[in-house]
Amino acid sequence: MRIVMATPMDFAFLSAVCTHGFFMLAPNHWDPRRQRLATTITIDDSTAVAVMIRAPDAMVIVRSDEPIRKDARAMIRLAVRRMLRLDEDLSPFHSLCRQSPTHRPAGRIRFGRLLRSATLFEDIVKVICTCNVGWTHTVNMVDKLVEHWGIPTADGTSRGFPTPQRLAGIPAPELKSKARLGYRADFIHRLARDIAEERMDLSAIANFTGPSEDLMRLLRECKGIGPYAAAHITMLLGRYDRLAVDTEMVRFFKEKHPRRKFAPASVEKYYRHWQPYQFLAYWFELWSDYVARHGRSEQWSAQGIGKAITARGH
DNA sequence: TTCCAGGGGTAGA
DNA sequence: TCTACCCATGGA
Repeated sequence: MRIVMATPMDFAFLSAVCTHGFFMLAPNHWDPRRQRLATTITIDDSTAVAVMIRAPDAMVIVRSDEPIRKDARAMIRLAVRRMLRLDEDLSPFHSLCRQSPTHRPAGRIRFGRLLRSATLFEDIVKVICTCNVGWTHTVNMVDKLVEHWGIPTADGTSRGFPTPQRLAGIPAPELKSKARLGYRADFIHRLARDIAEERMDLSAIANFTGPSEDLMRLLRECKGIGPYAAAHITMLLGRYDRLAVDTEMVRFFKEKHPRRKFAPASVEKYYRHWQPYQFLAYWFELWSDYVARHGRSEQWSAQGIGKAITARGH
C-alpha cells in the first residue's frame, strides 16, 4: 500500500517530526539516517497497520507492506495528516519570524508543525505521562502502555497505541504495576473509561471553535489535566496563544533572563507581541537552546536526551 | 538516603 | 483564589 499526500507550501518534514519530543515516544521510531518515521497506526480495537512515513520533495509518502482495507486506508491518511499537521497554515507565523532578529531561523526551517499523535486520546495520555517525571520515565511509561495493551498488527511484529476501549478494560492497579504509571494510572483509566462509556466526547474537544480559554476549561474538567497539561494539549490542538508553564520553562526563562523576576504573568507579557503564536515563539527558543546543548534534534534518542537533560543538573 | 523531574488534586483558610 | 500537603516512580 502506498499513499501520497501533497504538502502545504511551508511544510518541512524534519521540522514537523523532530521539534517536539513525541517523535521519540512509542509507537514512533525515527530513523535519523534515512529520515523516515516508522509508526503503527491503530485502526480499531483489533486492527493496526505499521507504516513508514517519508517526505521527499513536496509530498508525504506513507508506505505499508500489509494489504489494507479501504476504510483503514482512509483512517491512515487522516492519522498522518493529523500527526504532521498538514491542514494547518503556519505562514503568518513564519512571516512574523522573518521580521524578527531572534526568530529568523524559525522562518527559514519552517518551524512550528510540532509532531502530534494519530489521535487526541493518544496525545492526552502522553501529556499526562510527561507530568512530574523525567523524560526517560515518560518514554518508559509510553513504551509499556504500547507493549502491554497496544493493538497488534496482522503479523504481530508491532503495536499501535491502545484505544480508550482497550485501556478502559484494564483495572487501574494493573496499569499502575505493569506500565509503572504511578498515580497517573487512575487518571488514564478514568479518561479511557469516560470515553469508552461515552461520558466524554473527544470529538467535541477536537472540533471546539470557541476561545482557547474555554477550551482549556473544557480540558481541565478531566481529572489529571491541570494548567500545564491543558495548555500543552491546547497547543497540540493547533492553538498557540497559551503558554504551558512547567519546570523547563521556569529554568529556561531564569537562565535567559537572570535579572528578571520570574512570574508566569511576566513570561506572558514577554511573549505577548507574538500573539497568537506565543507558544511557538517560546518553543523555538527552547528547542534552539536544546540543539545548542545537545546537537541536532533529529539525532536525539529517547534515552540519550533523557539522560542529557537530567545530567544538566537543574 | 534524599532530591526532584516538562504537575495535579484536595482541603482549609 | 491561594497555600500546604500529598501523590508513585526512577535516576542521580
